[in-house]
Amino acid sequence: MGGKGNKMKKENFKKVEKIFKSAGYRKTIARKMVLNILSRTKKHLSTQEIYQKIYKKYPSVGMTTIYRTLELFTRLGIVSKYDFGDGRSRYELKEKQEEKKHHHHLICVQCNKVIDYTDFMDEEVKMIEKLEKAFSEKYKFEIKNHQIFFYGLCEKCRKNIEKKQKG
Amino acid sequence: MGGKGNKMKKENFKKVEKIFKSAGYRKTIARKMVLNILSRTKKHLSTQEIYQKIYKKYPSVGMTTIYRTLELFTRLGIVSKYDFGDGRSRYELKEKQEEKKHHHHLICVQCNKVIDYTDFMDEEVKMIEKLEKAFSEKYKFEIKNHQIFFYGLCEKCRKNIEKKQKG
DNA sequence: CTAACTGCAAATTCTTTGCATTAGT
DNA sequence: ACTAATGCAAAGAATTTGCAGTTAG
Repeated sequence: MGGKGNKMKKENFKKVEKIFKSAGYRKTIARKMVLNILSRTKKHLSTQEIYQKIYKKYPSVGMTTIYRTLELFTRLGIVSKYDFGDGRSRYELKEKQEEKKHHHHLICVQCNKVIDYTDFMDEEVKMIEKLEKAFSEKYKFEIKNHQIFFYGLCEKCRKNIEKKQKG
Repeated sequence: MGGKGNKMKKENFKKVEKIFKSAGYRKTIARKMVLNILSRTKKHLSTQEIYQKIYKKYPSVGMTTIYRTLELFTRLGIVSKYDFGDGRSRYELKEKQEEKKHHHHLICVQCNKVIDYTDFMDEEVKMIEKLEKAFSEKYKFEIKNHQIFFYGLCEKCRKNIEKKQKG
């Protein structure tokens, strides 16, 4: 309850409430919980992970509801859906994604660990902006968002492999 | 049979044969077909798509074999496995990926169309190289490969949406 | 009240696995 | 011949759907 200093902004909670009210969506426990959980983490959570966190407090909430809630939130633009290639979707509050602005990941091809990289260099930002402009002109493509994935070996896995090769 | 000018290089076919021989893998119809199909396309093919193409010539080759072949090729570093978030894996010859060097995609969030972008700017290459170096130092992460995904709306979908909003 | 929401179980879709049979080398 | 490779059917895992019961507004 203490807050890690990265909860969702109040104004954004209000925005969500507004969307809900105007479209006739109801504020339910499951939806509030999903919102809260996503708002308290920096990670990209899978449906399972969200389910398990909710289960601790409200064991009656089912997997299906989580799926449906996340689908709704994605459709309403409240969360972003990701696929890191490990067979399950992951979700993050769009607000956080936008705060980061640049959304980059280091993905270990061995253990699937994802390092979320949020620092960025000025140069890089400018570069990306330039690219986006060039793309939208060349391909008539309206860019909303981007992600950069770096695939490789994390320290642990690299060392493991080195060990094996020597042994 | 005329060739679209982008078949796999002969030297690389030989490389594959070498890998096969030295490790005791057998050269089978399914494997040859998968290699050929991937070598003749610029696209990232799904297991289904590859299966269907093979089916025309060799209807006896089953889905399972395609999966196993692609798994083997991925393990041997002959193909790269992708996940664009549409629920199925896609594959591309690593050779092609490396030729492109920078592997970028424009993905339409509406219709899932993927535009594969191969041109690139010098500046961008330098930027990415710089980033990779910074990452590997900061996160002790050995980077093998990267992808940039731009998410947005393709021309068609953008126009559709505009139409709907007016109507 | 009453329509939105939910849980459950069944259905779908992609992918993997066990096992008897087939086929490269 | 020897064993890798395959096809089939069944198993698994993530996600979706149909439907009757529940609940927020």
